[in-house]
Amino acid sequence: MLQIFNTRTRRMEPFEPTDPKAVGIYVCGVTVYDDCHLGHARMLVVFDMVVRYLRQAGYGVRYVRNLTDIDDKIIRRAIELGEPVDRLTRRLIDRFHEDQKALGIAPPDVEPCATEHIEAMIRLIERLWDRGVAYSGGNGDVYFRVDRFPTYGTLSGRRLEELRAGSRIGIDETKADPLDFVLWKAAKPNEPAWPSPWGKGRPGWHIECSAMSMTHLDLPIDIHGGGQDLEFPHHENEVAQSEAATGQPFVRYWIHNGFVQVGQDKMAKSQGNFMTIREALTRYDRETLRFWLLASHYRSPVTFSTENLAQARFSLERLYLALRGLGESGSADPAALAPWQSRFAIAMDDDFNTPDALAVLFDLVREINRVRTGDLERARHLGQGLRELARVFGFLESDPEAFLKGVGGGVADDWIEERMRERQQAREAGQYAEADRIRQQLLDAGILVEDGPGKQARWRRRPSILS
RNA sequence: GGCCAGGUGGCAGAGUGGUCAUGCAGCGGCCUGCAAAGCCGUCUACGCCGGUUCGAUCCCGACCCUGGCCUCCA
Repeated sequence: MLQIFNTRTRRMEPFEPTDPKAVGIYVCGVTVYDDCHLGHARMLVVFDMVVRYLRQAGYGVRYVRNLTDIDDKIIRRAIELGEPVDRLTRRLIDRFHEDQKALGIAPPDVEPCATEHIEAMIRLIERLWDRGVAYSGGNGDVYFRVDRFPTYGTLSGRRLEELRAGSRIGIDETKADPLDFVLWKAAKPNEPAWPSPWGKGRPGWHIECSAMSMTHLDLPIDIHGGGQDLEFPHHENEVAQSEAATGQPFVRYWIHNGFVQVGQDKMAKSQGNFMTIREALTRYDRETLRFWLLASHYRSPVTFSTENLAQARFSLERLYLALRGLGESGSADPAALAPWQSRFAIAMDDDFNTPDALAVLFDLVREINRVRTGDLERARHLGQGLRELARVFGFLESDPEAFLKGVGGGVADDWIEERMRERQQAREAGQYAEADRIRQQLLDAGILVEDGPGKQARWRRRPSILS
């Protein structure tokens, strides 16, 4: 039985979707004003894992993840670049899709854009207006009246008085309450704008997710997710708007992933300590990145450092080394795999405990290595089982030999093969000093030589990512 | 200042009221022409102070420290 830590209750709860054959999951995607960085990658990988696991566990899943393609930062960026907003966003969405693919993220079932749901947002705001929870500020903006929603603050565990006590919210003359938030922004000159009952303008940030999630999923939505930084105010406001407008519960399980940190700090655009996904992919293969991100529990912080990425790579190599030589053919023998399958499921059912599930994979590796000399068939079956279990994480999808040899980087394969032949000849002639010299020569070039049983010798690249 | 999360061995990172996490690194052994890989064994832990308990890293309380949110943010 899957247990999920629900942010709203801050407790573990058994996952009981409204309809197991149609689990709705909505995740707040990215705002396309620049290339995505590793913080976004974590959100993508974590929810990719969640969706894969739900599906593997037998649920039918409808995965919706939005794109925010209109907001202040986008407009600012467009002005900076002297590029029309729609061209900028289209370009960045394309790049985002490239990143997604490069990371091996399965695309969501629906990927709604804010600008294609303006009508739904306006209708939602109208309902709020009719219920007296929306009002017009003097400047043409429309606000949500926070004190008309009694349970405001429940999701993030805050109370209005506490929030008001904080002095960081600027006083805005046009708002009835400093905590009221924008539903509709009046257009300024030269900004993208849509007609509405309150004049030309554009939606506030929070309303778009309410409108898009309700358009594509039934209420209450089973799972709504996003980064921890969206907990407040974004998700809090989504709840307020949605429930005030519909009178129904909005979301049953809230899931928030932790941050990517650099040293002690959160990786963030504004901090300037970020690395884009595409830059990371020039330095690390995608499975290493995924391993790194999934080696910590999704709610814990994960630190970006060359050491941690190197560890991820080495750990992954151990998995691939076990798979090497087992071949691709054959399917897993369910009976043989059962003990590990079972432990794996227990770990994943415990709020997607990926580190614990990974430990099961490594225990399985030990078993494969133990039996492979005596019972190759069993090793094959277990190897196939290892691949199947790892599918939830999106790794072990490469050919082991190809993964271990690595791509490019340093010396060319032809040169290596030539050295290997020379060394082989030396070995066969009993010239071990020469063979060792060549081995060292290769090692200096970052190539590790491994003599197998008989004459077979193999090589692989030691990743230089420690440096 | 308010609210939330967390402090585990050399590093990363799970977990549990009283035998093992797991990976990398280290050490010993087996294997190997030598290595590598692998297998077997093994060392380094649970921020601090009290309390509950036969027994606490795990429960309770205080304290110290770190991070996050409270403004755009995955």
